[in-house]
Amino acid sequence: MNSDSTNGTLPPVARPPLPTTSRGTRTRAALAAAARQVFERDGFLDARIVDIAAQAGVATGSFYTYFEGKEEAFAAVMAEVQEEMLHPRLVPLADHDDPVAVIEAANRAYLISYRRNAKLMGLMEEVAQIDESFRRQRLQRTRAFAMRNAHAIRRLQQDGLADRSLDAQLAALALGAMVSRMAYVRFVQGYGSASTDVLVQTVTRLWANALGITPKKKEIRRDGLRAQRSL
Amino acid sequence: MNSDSTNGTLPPVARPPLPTTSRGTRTRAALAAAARQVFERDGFLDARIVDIAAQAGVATGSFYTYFEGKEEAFAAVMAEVQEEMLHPRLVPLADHDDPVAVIEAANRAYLISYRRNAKLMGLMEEVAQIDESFRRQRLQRTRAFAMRNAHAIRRLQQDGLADRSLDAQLAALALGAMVSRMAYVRFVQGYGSASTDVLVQTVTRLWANALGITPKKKEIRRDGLRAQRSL
Amino acid sequence: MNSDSTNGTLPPVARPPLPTTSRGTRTRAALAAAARQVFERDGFLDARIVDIAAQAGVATGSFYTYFEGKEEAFAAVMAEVQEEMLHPRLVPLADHDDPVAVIEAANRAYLISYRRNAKLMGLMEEVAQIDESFRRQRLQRTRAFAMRNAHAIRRLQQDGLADRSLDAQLAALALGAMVSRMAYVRFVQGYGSASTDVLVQTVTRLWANALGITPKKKEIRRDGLRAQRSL
Amino acid sequence: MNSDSTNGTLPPVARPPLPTTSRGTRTRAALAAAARQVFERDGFLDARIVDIAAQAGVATGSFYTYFEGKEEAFAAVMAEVQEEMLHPRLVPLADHDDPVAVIEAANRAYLISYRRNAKLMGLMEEVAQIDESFRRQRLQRTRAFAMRNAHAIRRLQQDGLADRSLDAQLAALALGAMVSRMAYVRFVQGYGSASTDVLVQTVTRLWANALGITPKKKEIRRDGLRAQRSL
DNA sequence: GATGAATGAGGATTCATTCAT
DNA sequence: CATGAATGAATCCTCATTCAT
Repeated sequence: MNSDSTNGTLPPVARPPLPTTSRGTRTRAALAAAARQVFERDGFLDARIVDIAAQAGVATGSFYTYFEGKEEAFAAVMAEVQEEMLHPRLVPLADHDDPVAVIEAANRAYLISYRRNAKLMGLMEEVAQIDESFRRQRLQRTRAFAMRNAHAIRRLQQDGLADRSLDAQLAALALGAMVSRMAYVRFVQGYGSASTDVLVQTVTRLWANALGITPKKKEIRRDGLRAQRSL
Repeated sequence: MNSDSTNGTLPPVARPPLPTTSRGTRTRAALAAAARQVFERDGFLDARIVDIAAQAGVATGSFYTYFEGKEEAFAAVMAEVQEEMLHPRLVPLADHDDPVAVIEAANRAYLISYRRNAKLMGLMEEVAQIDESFRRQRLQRTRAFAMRNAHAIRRLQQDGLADRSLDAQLAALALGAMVSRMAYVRFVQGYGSASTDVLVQTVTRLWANALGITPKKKEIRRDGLRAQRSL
Repeated sequence: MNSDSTNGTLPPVARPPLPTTSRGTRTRAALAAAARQVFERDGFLDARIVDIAAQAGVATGSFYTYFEGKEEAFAAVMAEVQEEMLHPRLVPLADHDDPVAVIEAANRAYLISYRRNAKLMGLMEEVAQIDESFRRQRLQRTRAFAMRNAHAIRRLQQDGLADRSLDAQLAALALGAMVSRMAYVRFVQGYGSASTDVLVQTVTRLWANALGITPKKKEIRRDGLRAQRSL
Repeated sequence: MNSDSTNGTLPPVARPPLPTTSRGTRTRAALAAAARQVFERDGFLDARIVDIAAQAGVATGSFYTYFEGKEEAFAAVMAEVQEEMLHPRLVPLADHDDPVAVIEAANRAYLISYRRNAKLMGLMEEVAQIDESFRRQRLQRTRAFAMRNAHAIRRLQQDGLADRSLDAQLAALALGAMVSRMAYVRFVQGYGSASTDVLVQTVTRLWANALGITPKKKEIRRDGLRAQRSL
């Protein structure tokens, strides 16, 4: 339902074949974990292979037994994160008949995941600026999200529930951008102090309003959001 | 009316004092122009001082007569861009009585400026990922924009023209993020093929809808949203 | 018994950990030896890391595997020298009962060591002028020497063998300065043509006279001045 | 009577002809004064021509109107100092019949001058390590001093007033070294806290003792020095 | 598989000195 | 004489990647 920072297919991970022995598996896992720590601590550019290896308690050379290079290690780390973001721990079961509830559930899941992996989501932005392949990857993800959401929007429009004058594709893109950017500003940049709940409610309301969603059900939800001096 | 990529005060530019002689002024200008070209061509990280100097037709050392280093040169270039974005060539004169028209004018001005300086706006993102001081600067800009828009939104709410259940600050932040991120995705990443016009119309409609702006009441309001020197 | 150019603790040497493998040990040794040669040939300021590496037959970068920088390499070289000066090859066994003989033995040992390492002793002076940490180090050495000699002088005074009107600390400092500076002038600056023997005899006589040492009393004293592992 | 840090002929100063106009004279003086300040503040290596010029309130280029380069400016500054050290303000009139009094007067004059110009005397050491020509110059000064003192010592020996077994040249060199090095250690390195008086008395007594001077006059001066825990 | 030493390309920066105005 | 901008050589250091043990 939202945007551009974690979905899509990651590029070929782990060109060096996955380890066969159990020792190998352990070492690779140690390296991946170490990489995550070092990346989170130092950022992508400043992360050094030596440090990752040291952190993993193995020799520098061993790093290359499992990864082609820094990019690939990063890809591996991001693959984990993505896994997590694609399978939210709490699948919020929304009432499928209430579009707003669906939107809210999606936004909540997204923002919670984002917050949990904020460091790495920020890193993804950093890396995308630097590395062509990650840039492409992010673009694909953006596209995938946009298309999925565009589809949903189009359906709402056909059902007469959403503003028909909107370009579904663009609207999907824009609203996705809104949510993902808010997540970035709040959780990566640390801007403001709004709680995740308030964030979810605000973006959901904006999203619903923006699409001009007119609730099927007559009960008007006008109270989810309380005015706050948030952020 | 939108977001986070060009306002705010730039960091101390040109620590080496501005040149006094006309020759100096000329050289500095040549270096600044050269820097802009090289940055746009190579990006920030890959830009080399030698190249900038060569492009300006001066010796390497001369670069340091006018700039402390790459960062400062970049800041100088961005200051120019900012100047340009603060003074849009076409000041869209909007009907002050029509909030939507005002929003549209601001969005149009912003997107047009953004498109014109797309390369550098993208660079700003790159640099912000790398350089702490630029990051801070971007954050300040975000805040400034958000506050200005929040003010306008609050006024609309008071006048009963906008959804009162929205947190004005957060809404301002989110909508600004939406527009600036769209500009980034479209003009920097080159995503999609939407024309600027369609872009403007879409984000404006989304923005207006999101706030629940009810354009009706005939009573003339002169202040709901003021045309901003928006960038 | 003399002065200020080689004792005291050298600053933290070899921050990069000492190599574990034998290849590493070999390389480090080669670099240290090369550093010594280059320093002796070019002086500290003009010594270039590339030259040291080349001389050692390794790549430039390898230098940094073992040393933080030029200063540290120099410290390592000086540590060797110091080692050598602390363990004179010919331990001059002096008659402990004859204070003058003890002084002479110490002076001889010192001057011989100094002569053997003249180049580096001179370098130490050069570096002390340039590098704060080496300056501090030299000062500590001066202090250590002065205190040791002051102690010996005080004992002679108590035994009625030396001029009691002298401030032992100052006298120790001055006489040490005399010897070390003579060594510098003769062996580093190459002033004059006096043989080491003549030098030893002269400074010893001056030293003894200066303290007003009266060599007579037959009573055996075992401790007036102990032969020092003098440097 | 002492040593190696300020006498001798300085190398050709001010190759660019001395200024003729009064404006020129003023500028040159300003530059010389500025040079002294900057040298004292930053040391020789770290002193920058730009700074000297700025301090003098003139353009960089003007520096070269009066000096060939940094070395020459330094030489000019040192020439002033030398002037001062050669013509002590208080010429201590010593009883020429009392050798010890003569020695003491000379030492006092030297140490007082040294203390007053400590910064620059230290600089002279720094520069001598760096610049061949200053090194030669210092050597000449050492030689001149040594010869003068050797002459005096020889005379005392002939008069049966000093230890005849001493090599006059070497003794002169050594004692001079002792005094000048003490001055360096105390006033440049700031070692210890001995007053100039105590210093004078100690080195004088050491000097006299070292030469085995036997007072003509029967009155024994045994009290000039009081035992102190000095330095 | 693991080790860790060796490699070496590449760019920023300083500042004494010159010379056109 | 004064000005001050222009010059450009010259060295340090990092760190991803390889490969002999």
